[in-house]
Amino acid sequence: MHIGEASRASGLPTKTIRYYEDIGLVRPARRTNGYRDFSDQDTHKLAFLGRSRSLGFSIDDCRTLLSLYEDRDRASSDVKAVAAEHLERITQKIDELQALKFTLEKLVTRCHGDNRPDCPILNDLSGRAALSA
Amino acid sequence: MHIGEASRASGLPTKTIRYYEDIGLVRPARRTNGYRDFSDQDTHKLAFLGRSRSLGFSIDDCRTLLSLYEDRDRASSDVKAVAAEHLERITQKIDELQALKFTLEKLVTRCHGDNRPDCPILNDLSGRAALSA
DNA sequence: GATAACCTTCCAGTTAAAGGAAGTTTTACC
DNA sequence: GGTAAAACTTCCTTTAACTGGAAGGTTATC
Repeated sequence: MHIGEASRASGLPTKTIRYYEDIGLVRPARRTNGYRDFSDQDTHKLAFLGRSRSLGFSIDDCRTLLSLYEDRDRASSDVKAVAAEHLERITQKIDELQALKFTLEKLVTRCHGDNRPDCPILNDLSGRAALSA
Repeated sequence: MHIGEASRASGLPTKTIRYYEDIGLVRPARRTNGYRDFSDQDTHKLAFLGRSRSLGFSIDDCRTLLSLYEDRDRASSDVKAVAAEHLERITQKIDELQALKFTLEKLVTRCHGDNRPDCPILNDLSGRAALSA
């Protein structure tokens, strides 16, 4: 099938599909006119990539997952390791963001937000006041 | 002062400081030999930028905050608006990541992670199984 | 034969810097 | 005065994962 059809089947933009071919994630056949010709397996792979990416796996992770997916003999522990590592990164990111959120909430709450120019947020950013108070 | 000194005073790498000059966030004076010459106000501004960035404000946010910071007459509500918007983005990001975490945790838990090739994670990514179960 | 829809490649831009090359200036030391 | 090291300069490239657009070829329809 053409790239447009593969796009509809996989849910990925054509731009993204071409990019994935560029970096070697898929290798669709070519017709004599130069058009890409996607098999069902190709679009299946694209959908796999789409789902993996939407779960936040990096392209590098996706490459690994895809090769594991295509290796009928791999141990499930290999896959689990990739996912567990990703999970840890996510957990860490959440922790960071929550700390940020806590700090910002404090600042925003303390700012009266009216027409007066005095602002605790800027005071804090400028280093003139400690946040701890 | 020289860029090295400004770097130590502000906590930003010299590369970052030059970059910030490039994009117009600071405009240090120049000596006759071409070296940048930072005033205390410049380094103060750099430190302001460092703190803002470390709170996750984008460069564009920083540009706004900096101009608000330098405008002695601005209303604190203007600043609060920028911070509140940022806070909302952070909250949203946290929500997204927590949803991801939930999904991934489910997958990882369900994968037995041994030497057998069958793996619920890949099954899910391939679209062959619903996660809901 | 014209037009639209689809396809192709290639180049530039996005974020926020970091890394490195090549060359100049200043500083330190003998 | 010589020289070596440190600090400075500009410019170019790379990162992640695409997205947008230009310029042009192909196919289907009217």
